[in-house]
Amino acid sequence: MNIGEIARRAGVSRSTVSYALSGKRPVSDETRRKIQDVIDELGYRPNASARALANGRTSTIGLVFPPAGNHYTGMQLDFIGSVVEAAAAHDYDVLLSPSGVDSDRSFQRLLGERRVDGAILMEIRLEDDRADHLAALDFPAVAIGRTAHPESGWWVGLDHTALAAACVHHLADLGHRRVAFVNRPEQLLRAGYESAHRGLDGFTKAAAERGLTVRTYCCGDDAASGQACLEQILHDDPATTALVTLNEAALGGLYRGLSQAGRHVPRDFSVTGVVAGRWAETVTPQLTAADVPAEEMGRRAVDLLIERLDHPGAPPRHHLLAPPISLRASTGPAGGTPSA
Amino acid sequence: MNIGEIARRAGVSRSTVSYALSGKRPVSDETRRKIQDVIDELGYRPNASARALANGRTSTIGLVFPPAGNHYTGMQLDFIGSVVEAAAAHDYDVLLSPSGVDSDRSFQRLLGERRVDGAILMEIRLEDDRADHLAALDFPAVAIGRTAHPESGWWVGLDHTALAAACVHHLADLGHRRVAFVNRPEQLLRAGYESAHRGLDGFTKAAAERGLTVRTYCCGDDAASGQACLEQILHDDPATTALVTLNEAALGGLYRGLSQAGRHVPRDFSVTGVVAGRWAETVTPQLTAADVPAEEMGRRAVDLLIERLDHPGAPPRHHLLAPPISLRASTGPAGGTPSA
DNA sequence: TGAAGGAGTCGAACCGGTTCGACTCATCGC
DNA sequence: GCGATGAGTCGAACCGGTTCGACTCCTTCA
Repeated sequence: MNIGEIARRAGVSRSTVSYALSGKRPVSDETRRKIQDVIDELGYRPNASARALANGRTSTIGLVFPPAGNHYTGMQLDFIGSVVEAAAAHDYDVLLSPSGVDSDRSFQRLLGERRVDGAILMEIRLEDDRADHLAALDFPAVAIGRTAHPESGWWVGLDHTALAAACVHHLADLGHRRVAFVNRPEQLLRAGYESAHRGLDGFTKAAAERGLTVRTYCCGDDAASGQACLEQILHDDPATTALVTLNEAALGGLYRGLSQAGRHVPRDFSVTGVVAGRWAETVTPQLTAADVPAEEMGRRAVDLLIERLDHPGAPPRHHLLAPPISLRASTGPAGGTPSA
Repeated sequence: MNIGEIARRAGVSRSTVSYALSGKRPVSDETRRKIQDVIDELGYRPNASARALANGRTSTIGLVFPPAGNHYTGMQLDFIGSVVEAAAAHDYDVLLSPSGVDSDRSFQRLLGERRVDGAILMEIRLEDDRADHLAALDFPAVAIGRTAHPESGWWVGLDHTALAAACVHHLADLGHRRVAFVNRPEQLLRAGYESAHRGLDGFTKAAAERGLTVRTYCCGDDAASGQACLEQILHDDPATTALVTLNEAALGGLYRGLSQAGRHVPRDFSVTGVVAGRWAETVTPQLTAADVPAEEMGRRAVDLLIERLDHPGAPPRHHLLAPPISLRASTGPAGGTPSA
C-alpha cells in the first residue's frame, strides 16, 4: 500500500516507481507498464502527507472566510463554491479557515504549520491586519476585495464606489430626490470593511454631485433588521422615495417593511443596490441591481493565486470589476404616487 | 525553523523537544522552560505534513458537498458554516471536496491520498454509492441525511417523512382539501435524494390519510423555476388552496407566482414546508415551516465523527431530528376567498 | 576501436516530525 | 549496602514519499 510495496511487486526500486509516476526521469516502457499494472491492481495512491513533506507543497489552498458567528450571505456562499470548483480544476484542495474570534490561531494553523501553499482572503477591510501580515511574510495570497493600499497587493475586487454611484445615478435619472442608503451592519463598518466604506463613499459623492437629499443607515444582516431599518427610514423622512443597499441579507426585510408601510415597489418606492444576481431574482419584484459576479471573482482569485504560486516573485496583479446594473423590476420613475 | 533547530538551540535532543511538546513522557521543568523560550523566540510551529506522516493523523476532516454546477441553497451554506465552526472547536480543519461530475477523483484524493481522517457527507441519496463505498472501507464518516439502510450507519438526519406529514396535517386542520407538493428538481428525485423521496412519501401518505386531493411537482432550485411551477399548479387545478415545499431556493419564485396570479398569502392560499429558519423569515409573509436546524445538524455531525475517530470500532450512532412547525404568517384557514 | 553521451535504473539521503528501547542517575525500601 | 524503581534524556528507526549522484549498458561518432 506504499511505494515500497509497489516497487517490490514490480521488481524495481522505489525511486523508479517515483520517476515512473512523476515522469521526471525517463523510464522504459516495459518497466512503466509493469509498475502501472501493480498500481492498478492494488489501487495505490501516493500518500499526500509524505508527498507534501518531501517536496514542500501541499496542493492545498486556504480559504479564510468571515467569522462564523455572523450570518453568511448568499454572496459568500457563491464565493466558496466557485473557489472550490476553480481550485479543483487546478488540482488543488481547499481548506476552510474561520478567521473568527481567534483569528491568530487559525492563521497559525494555516501558515505556521504549513497546511496550505497559498491563501484566499474574503471580507477584506481597508486596514487589514491579515493582509498586512501575509504581505510581510511574502506569503502567496490573493484577496477578494482590496485594502486602502491596493497597488502593492494581489486581489480581485469590486468597484463598490462606482457601483454605488451607478445606483445613485440610475435613481437620480428616474427623478428621485430623497434617497436612503442601507449599508452592512455598523459593527462591520466600524471594523473597516471595504465594501461598506467604498460603497458608502460612492453613494455619498454621487448623491452630492446630483444634489440629492440623503440619509445613510447601517443594518443587520437579517430580514428582521431590514424591516426595522425600513421603518426607521420612513420615520426619519417619509418623503423618501428610493433606497440603495449593499445588504443582501436584509433585502427581504426591506421589502417587507415597504409592503407593510403600504409602499408599492416600484410605483411608490424604488429599490436598487449591489447584490448577487441570483438573490436579486428571488425577491418580488425582482431587484434592479449591480450583480456581484461572485462566481467570476472566485474563479479569478484562484487563477491569480495559482499564477503566483507557479511564478514566485512575479509582480502583483489584480482585477477590478464593475459590472453594469441589471435592469429588473424594482425601480421606476419618482412621483408615481406622492408619498403619504 | 524545524524541530532539530529548536533542539540545537535549547541544547537538547529532538526527541526531548517532541516530548516536551506532546507531554507523552516526563520532561524536567528546567528543560521544558528552555525549550519553550526558544520556541517562543523563533515562533516555531511543528510542520503539519511531517506530523501527519509520522502519526498517521491529519487533523483534517473532509466535507463532501454537492456538485458545484448546481446552485447552492442557503441550507447548505448553514451546514458548511456550522461544520467548520464545530470542527475548529475540536482542533480539526475542514477540507472541502466537491463530489461533482468526477466524484471518484475527489474521493480518491480524500481517501486514497489520506488527506483526511474522516468525512462528512452532504446530500445523501437513498442508495448512495459514496456512503456504501465508505462503509465498505470502514472509513470514519458521518452522513448528513440517511440512506435506505440507516441502521448500519453513522448519520444525522431530518425526519422528512414526519415533517412533510406535519405540514399536511397543519394544512388539513386549517380546512385545505386541494394541496400541491413542490419537491426538489426532478433530476435529484431520480438520483434518489433522500429528502426528496422521504418528503414526498410523507406528504403522499398523510394526504391519503386525510383524504386530500393532491398533485406533486418537481421544481428547479431557483426563483424562475418556482414561478413557473406555481403557474403550472394553478393551471392544473385552479382550486388548489395550499402547497407544501421542500425547495428553499424556489420559494421566492413560488411567492411571486402567487402574487402574479392574484392569490394573497395567506388569505387565498397557504404555503408551508421544510426550510431553514432564517430563509423562511426573508419572504413576506414569513413562512410557516418546519425549520431545518442546519446549524445543529452540522454540529452534531462533527461531534459524531470526532467520537468515531476517537473510538474506532464503536457501534454506529445517529440522530434523527424532527423539529416542530414554526407558526409564522403564510398559512391560514381555507376558503377565505373561494378560488377564481 | 575507443571515448562520449544518453537512456534507464538503483541506493542513499532527505523532508520534519514521533516513538521505542536503552541509558544514566537519584531515590527508596529492606 | 544493594537491587529495584522511576524520572529524565538520548540516539536511532520509522512514516512514505522525492531527488541527487553514481552506475551500467547501449549507441553514436571521430
